[in-house]
Amino acid sequence: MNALKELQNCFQPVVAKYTDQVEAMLNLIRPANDAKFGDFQANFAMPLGKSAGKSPREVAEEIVAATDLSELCQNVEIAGPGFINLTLNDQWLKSNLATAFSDERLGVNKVETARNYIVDYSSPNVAKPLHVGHIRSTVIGDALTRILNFMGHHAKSDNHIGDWGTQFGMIIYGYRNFRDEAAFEKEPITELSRLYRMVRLLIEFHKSTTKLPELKTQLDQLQTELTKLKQKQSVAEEKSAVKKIKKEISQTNKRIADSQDQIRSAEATIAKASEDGLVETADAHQDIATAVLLETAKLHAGDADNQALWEQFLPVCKQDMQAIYDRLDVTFDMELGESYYNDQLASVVDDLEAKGFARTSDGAMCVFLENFETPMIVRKRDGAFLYSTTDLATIKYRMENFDADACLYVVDHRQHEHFEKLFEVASMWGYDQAELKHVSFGTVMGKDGKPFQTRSGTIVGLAGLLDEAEARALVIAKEVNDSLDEAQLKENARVVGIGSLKYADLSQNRASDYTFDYDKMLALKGNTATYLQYGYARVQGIWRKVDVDIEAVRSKPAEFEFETDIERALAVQLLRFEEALTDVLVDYKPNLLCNYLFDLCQTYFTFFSTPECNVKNTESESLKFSRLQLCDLTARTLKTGLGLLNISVLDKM
RNA sequence: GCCCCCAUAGCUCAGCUGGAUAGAGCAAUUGACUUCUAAUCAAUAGGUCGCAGGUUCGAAUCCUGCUGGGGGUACCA
Repeated sequence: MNALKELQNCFQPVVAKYTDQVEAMLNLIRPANDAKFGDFQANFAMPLGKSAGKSPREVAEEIVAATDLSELCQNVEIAGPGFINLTLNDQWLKSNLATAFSDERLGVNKVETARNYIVDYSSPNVAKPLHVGHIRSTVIGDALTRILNFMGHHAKSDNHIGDWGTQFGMIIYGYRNFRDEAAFEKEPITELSRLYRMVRLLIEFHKSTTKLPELKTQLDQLQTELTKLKQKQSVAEEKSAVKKIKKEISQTNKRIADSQDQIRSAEATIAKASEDGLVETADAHQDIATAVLLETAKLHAGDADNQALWEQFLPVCKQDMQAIYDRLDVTFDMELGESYYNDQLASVVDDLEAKGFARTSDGAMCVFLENFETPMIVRKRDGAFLYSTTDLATIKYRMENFDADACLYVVDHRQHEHFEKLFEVASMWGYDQAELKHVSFGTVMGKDGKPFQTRSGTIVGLAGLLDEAEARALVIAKEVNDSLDEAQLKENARVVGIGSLKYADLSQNRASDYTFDYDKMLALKGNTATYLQYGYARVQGIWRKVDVDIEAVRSKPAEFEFETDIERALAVQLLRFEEALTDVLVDYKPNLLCNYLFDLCQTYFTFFSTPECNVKNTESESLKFSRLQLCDLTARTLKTGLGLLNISVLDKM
């Protein structure tokens, strides 16, 4: 059910008489931005008036007169400069509500033309610990896949994991040199991640010790430069010169701050190494960075020993990741990591070269693109392949094996340029039929306004975050509820905690950068998953109190009555579910579904807390029945909507 | 240097394919639990939509310039 679509259909033939840009005009029918204007407003009379050389009000009147809206609308008004305000017919609302009520899909139609989608999300590097940034990709990709499938598309999720990179060189090196056999036997995950962190720290330590003097000299130079600039500023007279110097000073100040940051971070690394008692180890492993690269290269070249270790370690590392996915209840249709494409990379490069797209430059195999300064490198000077090579192989694989109409890459927006290049090369290469889309999302920032990942020091681990979410929810669950036993409280806390975490990511426009705030992410009031879950639970409370069998109500033919405006408002909102889902897929923005559900729930709570609408106290049997149906349809819409976001509901909270 | 993104209430953010008086949540203030669950509701207060121009009947939204912040920029992913 989609009232908007039906309105568009009604207006279509009439509007077509005025313009050939019918589509654009019909898009000017929108939900009314104020309830006093009705349910929808059509804004096309103003532009049409202009092109027809008539007054917009005149055009509006002509169009309204020529359009048969009698079934759909009970009130059509022309207001202001030529807005057409539309109020849906109550009978029409009631009959569509009845259809939605008796439908498992709540009246949501499937799309007319289904497409094959591959949704590429999460994509962590195994062995590196997951961090908060990974939740964002995971949760958005998961929701989009669910929504696509619900709307009738064929979407498959693929976790393109980084299982072939330098981190394995690190682990292999660590395993060979520093392993604690007993610890590995007992808890391989913990030991491998210790080895990873240790090798990484050692490499960083060496880098820091060599770079630190350079950095300090650089800082000195910058400070001298700053002093000079300040002197220049004090004697400068001409306006433009003063402005220029001012700008230079601000840039120098920025560079100084950058430089100081780097020094601090280098010093922190050195301090951490000595704290961990690793300074002597570092001395004994001077060439660890090159050694790690060597181990990686050997692995890629098919060295039997390293291959065997990789095969031994990979499942262990994946298990660590899997634990997080299990808690988030996220699954993938495919998990084809980088290693899966390893043996196809050489042929990708050969093919690009043979077709004349790629050529050698500076020793590396490159594809030069018209709109980009730098080429896309598909093979390094040392012969190794890159991320881009794997991505190209992946596109080829997906097109050939899944007949994909669209691939969505749910990845951090800092990789924007990489994807622009990738898509262009893919199109050049012959894969130009499918929509390749970078569903980018903003960086996770720390409270200091700097990107979260680059911050040295404490990175909030994902497991810890999930624990904290559940712990906070448990505290509140215990305060609020005394009728549930310990096990139920814990289960509630789990559902509420994980839900709030997911919703925090989903409810925000994905394009915006994201300031990580523990309290905000784990908030349990306001526009949160908890609010929606609570709305659902309160409907269930009604069923327990009114002593009416839910199945009996559901099996009777639905009949609705609108005794108050608020019931009608709730009805209109309920019938907008399909619109919301359609909107999500226009630009793959799950926050639009969150907005919808929040609005719906708010409308429901208003209904719920209006004494005249109290279901239990409703005397008229038919009105009570109607209200019970409204409650049930609200609950089912919330449950379905949250389900599409992969957030569960609870009967009691 | 070049390219991309962002700037909206004290805070965190919606709204951006141009539409009527710019919205939520948090925080603040007030009121509502003998009531279908107060993880809620009702209300008050809070704004030069970074600045300056332009296009338009109409601009937070589109264009130009400026300021401020972030990101990317040849062999990391």
